[in-house]
Amino acid sequence: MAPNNRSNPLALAVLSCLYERPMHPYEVAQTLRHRAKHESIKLNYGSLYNVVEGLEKRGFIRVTETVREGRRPERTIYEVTETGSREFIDWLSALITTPVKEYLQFEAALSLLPALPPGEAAALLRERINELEHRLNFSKLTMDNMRKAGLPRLFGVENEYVEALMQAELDYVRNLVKEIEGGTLDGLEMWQHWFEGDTPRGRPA
Amino acid sequence: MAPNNRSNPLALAVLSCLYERPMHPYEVAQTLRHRAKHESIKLNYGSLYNVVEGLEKRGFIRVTETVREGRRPERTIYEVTETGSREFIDWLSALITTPVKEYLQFEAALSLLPALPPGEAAALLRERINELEHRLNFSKLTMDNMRKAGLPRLFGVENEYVEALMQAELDYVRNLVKEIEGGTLDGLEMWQHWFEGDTPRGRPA
DNA sequence: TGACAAATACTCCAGTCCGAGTAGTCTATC
DNA sequence: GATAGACTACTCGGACTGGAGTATTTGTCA
Repeated sequence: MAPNNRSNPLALAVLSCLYERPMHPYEVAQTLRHRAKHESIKLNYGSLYNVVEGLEKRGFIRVTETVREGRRPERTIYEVTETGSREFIDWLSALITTPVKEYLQFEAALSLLPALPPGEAAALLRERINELEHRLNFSKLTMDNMRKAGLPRLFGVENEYVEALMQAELDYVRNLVKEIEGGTLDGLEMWQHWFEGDTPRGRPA
Repeated sequence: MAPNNRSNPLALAVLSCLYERPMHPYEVAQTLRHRAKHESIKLNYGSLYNVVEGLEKRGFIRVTETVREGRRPERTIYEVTETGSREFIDWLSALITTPVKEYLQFEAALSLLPALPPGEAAALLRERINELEHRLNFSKLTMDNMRKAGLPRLFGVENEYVEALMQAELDYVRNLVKEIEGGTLDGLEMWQHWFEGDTPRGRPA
């Protein structure tokens, strides 16, 4: 019923809020939203209360008080414990020092790309290029606005990082399309042959 | 009990195998492993049989026969249906054309970076740089070996993509460290002040 | 030839995640 | 003063994941 390990980064975000001051879970969610952290860390209520329960069970946070105003639902206020503070710093440090393998959807798609005929694959990749260009532009505009609103770059490093990855993806896909359409991709002939003469199935790997 | 949507890419991989020829689930797993697809698509048995059940329930695959050799467990052989084939192509196409937002662990970590003192953050980032360099080198060596073994580049596009992302991350982190240590990162002074005079907590955002 | 690891082909289920739902309150508007 | 809409603060159940466990067979090495 509650996460026992470091699998869900939402728990890290919760710790980071309580590390500043005691809060009730809903306030944690508001805080994360206001700081736009929910764009870097998946946040939904089911997981939130789950994660809080797990942190309490492991002794990283504890209840300070439960207050009720009028006939609203109770608010349970939590604070971080000593071991919780250490866990927060240790976990965060580990995430920074050690890259973890992420299973990206596009990576999966690329690994199955040969199932489509080369021409079609190239066409679909072109669509992605378009999408990526739009999103990159939008992201850059958003960052500009944040800067103009006085938010220092320090608070946007996660977005800069994501932008860097998007740019790299864009470059890679552009080049891949060029290689498919230009005929310079090693293996392309074999790929084309599978789809000649109505034999779209049963190819080997 | 069974996935009903396109959330788990393992289902896509299963479809891709059955699209070639009928198999039993365990053989699907073997096939994916032999083709090293399990490095791009998370594969474990619990999910596999779950996903197969879900695909069957939704009419994308159907049982052709169940055979038993000796007193080994039964093997249930599946084939893809007509709608299953369409689902495979549609899903794969959608993954290629439309980027999906992925919640990366390092993205989460970066968004919480200001919780650490700047000097320490830089030191941790340096460690990451080291790790990334090693992994990139290792990946490149592996790719070279595959090339030498006669596998055309076409079957390594997913790895090329991941390498491109790793390289971009490496470049970004290198630059970030330089900006922290060189003092050119906007917001750095504020960041430093939080950690002067024993006030590691209670900063605003 | 006997023993022991590895492979075969799953099964099971505890833990985890998710998003719709709920029930009350506050604000604005006509 | 009635209705609508947004916000507060959570709950719940069902879907999904992951990894250990099971029972048989095959390889292999002394």
